[in-house]
This record gives sequence, structure tokens and C-alpha cells, in this order.
Amino acid sequence: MHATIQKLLEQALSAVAKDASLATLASMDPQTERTRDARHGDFTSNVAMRAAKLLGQKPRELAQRIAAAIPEADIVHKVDIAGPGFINLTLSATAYREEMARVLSARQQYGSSESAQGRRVLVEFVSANPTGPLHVGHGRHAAFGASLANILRATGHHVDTEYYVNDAGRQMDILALSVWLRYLELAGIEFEFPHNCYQGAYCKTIAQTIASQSGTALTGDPAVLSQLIADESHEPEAKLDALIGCAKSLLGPEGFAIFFGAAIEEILGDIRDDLHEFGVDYDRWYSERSLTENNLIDNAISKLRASDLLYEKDGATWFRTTDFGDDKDRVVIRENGATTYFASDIAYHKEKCERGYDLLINAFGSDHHGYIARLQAALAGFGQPIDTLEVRLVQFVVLFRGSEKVQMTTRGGNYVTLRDLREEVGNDAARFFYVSRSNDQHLDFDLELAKSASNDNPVYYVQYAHARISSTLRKLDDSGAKLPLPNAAALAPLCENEELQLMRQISRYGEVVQTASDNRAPQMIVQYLRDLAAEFHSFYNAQRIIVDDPQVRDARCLLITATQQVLANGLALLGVAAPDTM
RNA sequence: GCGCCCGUAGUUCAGCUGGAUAGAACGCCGGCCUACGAAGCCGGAGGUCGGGAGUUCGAAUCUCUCCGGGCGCGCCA
Repeated sequence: MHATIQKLLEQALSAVAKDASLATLASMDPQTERTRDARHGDFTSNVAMRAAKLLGQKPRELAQRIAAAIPEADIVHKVDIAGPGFINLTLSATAYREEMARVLSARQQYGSSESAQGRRVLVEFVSANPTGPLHVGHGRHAAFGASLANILRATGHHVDTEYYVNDAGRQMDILALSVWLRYLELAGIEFEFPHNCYQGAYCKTIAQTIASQSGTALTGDPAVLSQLIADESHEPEAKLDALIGCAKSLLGPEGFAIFFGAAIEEILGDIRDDLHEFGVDYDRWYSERSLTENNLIDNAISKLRASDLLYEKDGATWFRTTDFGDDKDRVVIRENGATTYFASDIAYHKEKCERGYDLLINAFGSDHHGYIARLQAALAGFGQPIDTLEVRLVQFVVLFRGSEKVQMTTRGGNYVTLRDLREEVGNDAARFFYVSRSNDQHLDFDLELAKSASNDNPVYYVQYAHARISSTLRKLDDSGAKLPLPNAAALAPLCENEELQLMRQISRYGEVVQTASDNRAPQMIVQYLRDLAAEFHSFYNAQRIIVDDPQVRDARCLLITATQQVLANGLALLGVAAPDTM
């Protein structure tokens, strides 16, 4: 619909541009857009005002000339010049009725397009370290990433989703250590559990499982351990590293691997289940360890070295990321010979590109924003355009219980999990609520409010509209009447103001999906669905649907069927159910 | 100190690449069920879009500056 209007304006501009003094108009974009106020018609163009200055003309006169040149079309009811020089177009009721017919024949496809022409995109999101259950902050990432992937698909992108599993590194060693220490407690060994180990109850559960499967003999010499824990001469983090070393030497590589493996298997499995229940499934879970196993980190570093982008300083190897806009160079190989986390990420993102994606979108926590420049530098170092990687920052979720802010520390194990949240407020409310705000805004999530006043949650407002339509259509079905084919004749009776308003709203859907996709903005879908539901409820209260006149009844039933379809399509993008009863 | 994000109604937030009288929800006030689902609808009150300057025919939107808040600035991950 928007495209048709745009084309009409372009034709008008070309026609007016035949006058040599106005030739520039031929190359101008009319920039037609929806009006914000129905009194200004349906679409508007500001081209006359933009051109007026360039051409030294009066905007309203120019607008007149352009308006007069707009070709005759059935879908345009009238053209007005308003304000300083807007060209306003009001569409005919026929145009909207035709659009309803399109909704009803396209069904689930309505609103989707091929505008991105199969552009290959990889969306990476959540990627939380598997050191414990997902918390409410991760839930926001999951809801955002999954919805964004759906929206991108709806505009013709070929999208894959991926979770990067940080299954290597110190945090994982600390986790394995934490499990082992819980295991030792089970074996009856007494000591004070370090405060900077993972405190969560899940460590005990995993220890329990290992004990029941492998017995309680994997202790090494407890005296060494007790001595180390009691030793107060080291600062806590150094002591933690000493404990990890101690565990590895007491247990041997195989013994330590039992705890490491059990911990990651259990926790990653839990994360996978949790996300699946939340309606978030990935095309791929990418293991950080596999980078090492496949030698990808060394390969990446060699390639950078070959391009003369590395240098040695203070015993470490540095990557000249400042060549590509970063504010300081970054270490890739430490003085002790170990590669950094950044080195893994370089290899990972290089590999992503090699898999043939045109665009990489990463959803990061806002605390990682300092990481963007160096990652883009890494890709640039391999000759990729810097905008191959697009990072979307997701701001923190601040959790409240009533007016009390809930403090959360991962290692302390004191936090509300995504699972807790889902059980309390439900998947639908959680998914909808999470993406109702722009990702770069903080989200205050009050659990008490979400529980006690769930009726106030906008998701119910939208779902209610859908259920109400289902109910009305059941009523029609009970009466034995059948929906007619959505042709022009069947839709012809739709002419009441509320009907036109509703059709107008429905016909915006495809444009909203496109804009949401362009802006990576799922909240625009939320906003739209609320507007559509509101328009439907207004119509519902103003006009009776199942009336005696079969022509009017059928037309209205087609209209609400179209409404229902668009509500369902939009909710599907957000991963929220469209219920027939509530 | 430097960098990124943010500041819109009492509260929580929308505002699509600069458009016309800045919107919604919750809360508040007043109406609407002998009609398809009142989890709904209709009406009302409520604003110096943090302050100031600039660009523009036009600024919540772009630029600068100041104020206030969040986050980051490791050979951690």
C-alpha cells in the first residue's frame, strides 16, 4: 500500500520535472509516510517543502503543481494541500477493502516481505557463561534476540541464531572447583566454603549426582586443601587460583574433568531447557573450546601476524586495534603464553564471517559496550567492512520486589532466575514485557506488580482482543452461517468510521514490520499490537458484528477475521500465544 | 578524566531516518452491560519533551554546552 502511494508521487514528480526549471524534482524521494493524525488523511509527503528552497519556489504552490500531477488511481480518494505545504492523500474505502482481501488470502504470510532478498544474518544473543542458571537479565536478551530474529526473517533475511558457549577459561574452573568443594562436604570433609566460589544450590546438586555415580573417593589429600583454605596470607582471588591448581593436581586432569564436565553438562542442559520452554531455540550452540580443538585461535593469530598487525611488548603479544578505530591496542597472547578471551572472540567472529554471513548482529549487555570497537577492529583486520558486525546493547533489568530493589550477585547465588520469573508471571507476559521497551532503555521489573496486577499487563489487552474475536466467530459458526469469500462484493458494506479506522490500522502492519526490522526494534511491534487491539475494541463497542443483515454481518466477520490474523502474526513475531479463549 | 547509553504527564514508558495541536498504559474524576466476552468502551483533568544556545520553513528528534543518572575504560571472562 505504501509502495503504491510512493510510486504515484514519484510519477507526479517526474511529470512536474518536465518543466526544465523544476528538473531536480525527478530525482527526489517523495518520502511519503503515514500521517499521525487521521485528519491529515492517510499518507503525506513533505517533498514540496524540501524542494521549495532548492528551487526558489513557494512551497504551497509547488505542492499544488505536484498534487495536480498525481495520476488518477482508484485507491486515492482525495489529495489536499495543507499547512506549510504538505501533500496529503486520503485513500478510498475500496483501497482498504482490497487490503483486507490481501490479509485473508496471505494469512500467516501477511506483513512479511522479501525486501532483504535473502541477506544472510547471524544473530548471536544471551551467550551467558554456563556457570549457573539464567537470571532475569538474560531473559531480556533471550526475548529480544528471538523476536529480532523473527522480525528479520519476516522481511526476507535468511537468519541463523547462535549461542556462544564460554566453556573454557577461569570462570569455568571456578565453577568446577565449587562443585568439587561441595562434593568434599558430602564426603564429610570440613572446611569453610570460600565466599568467592559459586554459592548457588545447583553446585550441591551436581556434587550429589557425581557422588552417587562415582562414589565419594575423589578427594585427594584433604589436609593439603584444608591448609590452603585456612591460609590467610593470600588475597582471595589469588587463593582461588591456588585452589584450582590444588584441585587439578590432587585429582589429576581426568579427575578434574569429571567435575568440570558434569558441571557444564548439567548447567548448559538446564539453560537449554529453560530457553526452549521460553520459546527460544537456537540454530547452533557454538563451543569456545571447539575453537582451540580446531586450532582456530592459532590460525587467526597467524593471519593477523602475517598482515603485520601484531607486535610484542612487555612479554605479551598485542593486536594493533587502534589502526581500526579502537582507543588502545589489545593483548591477544599474555606474558604467560595463554591466549586472551579477546583472542577467542577474534577467532570466533572470523569463523562466523567465513561461514558466509553478510551481517553479524550481536546482542550484548550494555556493560560490554567497550568491547565493540575491538571486535569491529578484529573483523577489519581480516579485511571485512567494519559494519559487518552490528552490536545491539541490551540495558540491564533492574528487579524490584515492591519498592525494594533485589540485589543480585552471580557467584553469591542470590538471584531471581528466568525460570522463577516465568513461573510467576508466565511466558507470554514475560516475553511481551521484556520487549515492550527499547533495548537501550533500562527496564524496571517489579515482581510484585507483575504478579499481583497481571491484569494490567498489556499482553492481556492484546490477547483479549484475539480471544474476543475467536469467541465472536464461534458464535457465527454456531448459527450455521459460513464466512463468504473475501471478494470486493462481500467487503463492500464496510464503510462505518470505526470500520475504516480498523482497516487503516490493519493495513499499516507490513510497514511496521519493515520499520521494526530496519531499526532492530521489536518494541515497535508491541506498540503496534496495542494500537491495533485498541482500534478493534473501539470498533467492537461501537458496532454490533452479528447483525440480522447477512451482507453487513458477513463483511464485519471478514473484517474481524483479518484483525485476528494480524494480531496472531504480530504476536507470533514476539513468541507470544494468540489464545482463542482466556 | 575519557568513551557509550539515557533524561518526555503523578508513575512506567512510546514517539518510525526532522513535520502539522507530543501519544499510550497505570493511577485520578465522570459516564456505558434486558445486545456477539466489561480482562472492554466513551469523555475529562494532567507537559517549559532536564536547562540553555545553534542549524532549519519546521526540532522531543540533528549540533554544541551545562546539569542529573547508568555503564565501561585489565596480560578477567
